[in-house]
Amino acid sequence: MKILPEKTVERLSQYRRTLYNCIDQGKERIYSHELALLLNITAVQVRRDIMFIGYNSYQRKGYDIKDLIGKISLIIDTQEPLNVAVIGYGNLGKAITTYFIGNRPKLNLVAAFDIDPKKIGSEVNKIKCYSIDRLREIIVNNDITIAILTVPTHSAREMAKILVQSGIKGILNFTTVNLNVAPNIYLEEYDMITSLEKVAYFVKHKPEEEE
Amino acid sequence: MKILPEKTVERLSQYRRTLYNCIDQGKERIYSHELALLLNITAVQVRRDIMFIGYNSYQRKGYDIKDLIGKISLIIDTQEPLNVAVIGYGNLGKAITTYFIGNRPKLNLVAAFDIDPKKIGSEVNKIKCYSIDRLREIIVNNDITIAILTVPTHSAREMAKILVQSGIKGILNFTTVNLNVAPNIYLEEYDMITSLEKVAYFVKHKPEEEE
DNA sequence: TAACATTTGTTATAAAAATAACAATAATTT
DNA sequence: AAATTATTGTTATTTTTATAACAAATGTTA
Ligand SMILES: NC(=O)c1ccc[n+]([C@@H]2O[C@H](COP(=O)([O-])OP(=O)(O)OC[C@H]3O[C@@H](n4cnc5c(N)ncnc54)[C@H](O)[C@@H]3O)[C@@H](O)[C@H]2O)c1
Ligand SMILES: NC(=O)c1ccc[n+]([C@@H]2O[C@H](COP(=O)([O-])OP(=O)(O)OC[C@H]3O[C@@H](n4cnc5c(N)ncnc54)[C@H](O)[C@@H]3O)[C@@H](O)[C@H]2O)c1
Repeated sequence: MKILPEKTVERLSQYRRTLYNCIDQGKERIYSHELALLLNITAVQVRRDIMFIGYNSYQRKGYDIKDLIGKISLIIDTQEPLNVAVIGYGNLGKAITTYFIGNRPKLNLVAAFDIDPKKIGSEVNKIKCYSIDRLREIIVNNDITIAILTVPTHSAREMAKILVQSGIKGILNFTTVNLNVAPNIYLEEYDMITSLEKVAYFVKHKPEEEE
Repeated sequence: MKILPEKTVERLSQYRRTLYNCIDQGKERIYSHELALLLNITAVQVRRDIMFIGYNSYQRKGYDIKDLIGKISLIIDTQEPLNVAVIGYGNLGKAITTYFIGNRPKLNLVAAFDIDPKKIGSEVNKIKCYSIDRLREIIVNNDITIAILTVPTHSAREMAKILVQSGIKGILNFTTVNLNVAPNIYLEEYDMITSLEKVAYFVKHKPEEEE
C-alpha cells in the first residue's frame, strides 16, 4: 500500500475513535456526511480518505462501522504492538502515563526514564521509572521504537540526540524547543504554547473575514 | 495587514521562542539558515515567513534578533492581553495552569472552572477554580475570549456549546473528541492520541522511502 | 415502471503550503 | 577595482491538501 498523506493519517485516527463512540451508542452503519459532521469536516473529505485506504461500502447504505474500524486499524496499526517510553517523569510525564494506559492496544507504554534519583524506581500505573543511564540498554532490550519527550526544555535537544543514538525511530516532542533529527526519524512537535498563540492570533483576525 | 497563513503563524510563534533563547545566549544577529537549522526547516521557509510580516534586515548581515522579535510580537500578539480560562481542573488542567503562568505575557490565565464541589474554590498558582454554573457571568465580566478545554471526553461537546454561548471566541481542545463549532469560532484540536498514532504510522512507513 | 432522490467513489479543479530559482546587494578576496 | 562569495527578498514552480463536480448505483416515490 502506498504511503498515505499525513493529514489523512491524522483523520483516520480520529475517524476510528469517533466510530468506536458510535458503536458504544449502538449504531451499526454511518453515512459519510454523518461522520463528517462529527469531525467538523466535509463529507467529500471523509469519502476521499476512505478511498485512499481502499474501503468500499455497499452504495447508498453508508459504511459498516465495524468493518471500517477494522480496515482503518489494518492500515494505521502495526501487526505487533510498538513499544513506547516516556522520557522525563515529571508532572506531564506522569499525567500522560496515567492517561495513556489501556488507551491504545497497539501502543505499549513499557518504561519511563528520569535523571532525578528520587524518581528512579518509582511507579505510576505499573510503569516503572529507570535511570536515564540505562536508556540505551532498556530501549534495545525491549525494542522500544517511540519516545514521548517530557524533559525540561533545556535538556530536550541533548536527550533527543541520545534517543536517536539509542535506536528510537519516532519522537513525540512535548517540550517547547524544536528538535533536530535525521530525516529517517519521525518527529512530531506537540507544542502547546504555539497552539495557544495560534488560537490567539486567529481569535483576533478571523471573525472579521468569515461570515 | 493581510491575514497570515496558518502555518506561518505557527512558525512565527516558534521563531520568537527560539530567538529569545538566542538572546539568552548573548547572540544579537542571526542568519536565515541558522534560524532554519534550529527549527529543522529550510532557510527559504524562514525568509518567506519573514517576508510575509514585512520585516527587512540589512542585506548580508542577518536579522537583528531583538528587532525581529519585536516585529513578530507586533503581528502575533494583541495590544491588550487576551484573557484565558481553563475548563476542567483535573490532572491536565492543573498541570497546564502550573506550566502556563508567566509564560506568555499577552495571554492572561484568569480563571478555572470545574463541576466537582471538591475542586471549586481551590487554587493552583493563584488561579482560582469557580463553579461551572458561574461560567457565563465570569466570562462576560472578565472579558475571557479563549478557553482551554480539559474536561472529560464525555462532556466536551456539551461544554463547547456552552462556551460558545457564553461568548468564547477560541478554543484549544485537549479532549479526544472533535468538536463542532460555528465557523467564526477558532478551534484548535490538540489531540495527543492522534499525534501518537501518526508517529506510529510513520515510524512504520517512513524509513523505507527516504534516504 | 418512470422519474426522482440519495449516497458513494472518482476524477477534475482550486487553494494552501513548500521549495526552487534567481536577481539584488553587500561584504571579502584576489 | 574586479571577481567572488554570501545572503536576502521575491517571483515562479511544484507538491500537498482540500473542494467541487459528477457519473454510477441503488433505493423511493409518483
Ligand atoms: N506541564 C505542562 O502542562 C506542560 C505543557 C506543555 C509543555 N510542557 C513541557 O513539558 C516538559 C516537562 O514539563 P513538566 O511540567 O512535566 O516538568 P517537570 O519539571 O515536572 O518534569 C521534568 C522531569 O524531567 C526530569 N529530567 C530532567 N532532566 C532530565 C534528563 N536529562 N533526562 C531525563 N529526565 C530528566 C526531571 O527530573 C523531571 O522529573 C517541559 O519541557 C515543558 O516545557 C509541559
Ligand atoms: N492527562 C493527560 O495527560 C491527557 C492527555 C491527553 C488528553 N487528555 C484529555 O484531557 C481531558 C482531561 O484529562 P484529565 O487527565 O485532566 O482528567 P481528570 O478527570 O483529571 O480531570 C477532568 C476534570 O474535569 C471536571 N469536570 C467534569 N465534568 C465537567 C464539566 N461539565 N464542567 C467542568 N468541569 C468538569 C472533573 O471534575 C475533573 O476535575 C480528558 O478529556 C482527556 O481525554 C488528558
